Amino acid sequence: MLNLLGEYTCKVDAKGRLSFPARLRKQLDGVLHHGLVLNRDIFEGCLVLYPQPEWDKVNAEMSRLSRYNRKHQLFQRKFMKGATHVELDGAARISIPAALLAHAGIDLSEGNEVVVSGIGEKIEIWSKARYDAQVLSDGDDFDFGDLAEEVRRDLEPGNDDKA
Amino acid sequence: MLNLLGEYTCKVDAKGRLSFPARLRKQLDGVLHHGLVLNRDIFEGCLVLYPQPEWDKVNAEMSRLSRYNRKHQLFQRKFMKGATHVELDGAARISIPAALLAHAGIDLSEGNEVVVSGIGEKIEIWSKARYDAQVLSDGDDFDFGDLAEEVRRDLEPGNDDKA
DNA sequence: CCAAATCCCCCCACTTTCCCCCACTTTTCC
DNA sequence: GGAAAAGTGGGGGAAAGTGGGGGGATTTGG
Repeated sequence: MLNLLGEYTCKVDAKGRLSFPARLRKQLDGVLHHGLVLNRDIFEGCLVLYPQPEWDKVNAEMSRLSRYNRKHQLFQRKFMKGATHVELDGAARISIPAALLAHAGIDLSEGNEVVVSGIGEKIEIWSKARYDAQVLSDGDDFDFGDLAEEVRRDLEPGNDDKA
Repeated sequence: MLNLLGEYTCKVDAKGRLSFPARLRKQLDGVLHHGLVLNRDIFEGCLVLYPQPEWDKVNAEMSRLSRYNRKHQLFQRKFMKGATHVELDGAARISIPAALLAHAGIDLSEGNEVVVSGIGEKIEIWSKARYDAQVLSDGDDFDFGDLAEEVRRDLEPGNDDKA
């Protein structure tokens, strides 16, 4: 079971290349040669990086959608849009397509600081500004206890449908 | 079952390294070689250190969360943010990433006194200033008796949800 | 169809950070 | 009181991060 950990700040250079933190690379030792898949996050303005085997699972779930259900097709189209296979170059960097950079609010003309964060079986990529604002600082109306309580209810025995 | 005990004050050196109290190390004898996981505390401005096996349990629960549920993703992100695998160096120290030091209010330029406290199956790390202010001294409106009473109700038989 | 320009990828070199090792001080236990 | 272990601090070297340049392939326009 993949258990990616760690929060790293790095820079995206003027060509849209992101050097992949060495610690994360080591955690991906066995699967990295299969490459990675970079995609937009569904809910937030950040990017998600799946090891290829993990993406295969996502893909398998997608294939359960109905070809004849409009909403299913719409969802699939929205979800897959922009998903890109990426690999590390000789200096252990991935290059991020301009459209995905835009989605994450990463502007190449500026400081371009980026947070790369291992979350279990995937990796999230945030612009530093957004990460600080949305992830690190809890908004006034945010209560982790409440959130935990809601999630716990979903996970109660007999309620373990993963969708 | 792990049952860590003890409160120790130590220093963080100028490089962000915390030497791990020998007493605690002995209590972790069997599991230490698996490493540790260091994370921000959810509720307080301190850090939490889990033995790797303990973290694995947390991770197993996380893997039951749904990729397509916004609250699940939010919960996972808020909880995992900054979690990092750490190991002891040759001198039995862990090095704490700068971002986590900041969260705990530990400033490397000063005295850097830190409280390391074993709490059952995890270890908390506080800056000494905060520990004195928040843990040792009960605020004016704080009544430990009331708190105990509330917690007791949660622990009553048939009420054994851990969240 | 050929030529020219642009984009992309790969390689190279420099800078910086981090990790490991070593040496010294302090404390604890015998 | 002495020895051994724990705690503290610093320095050097290897590896990771960063940035720029060149060459090949593809595409576009003449």
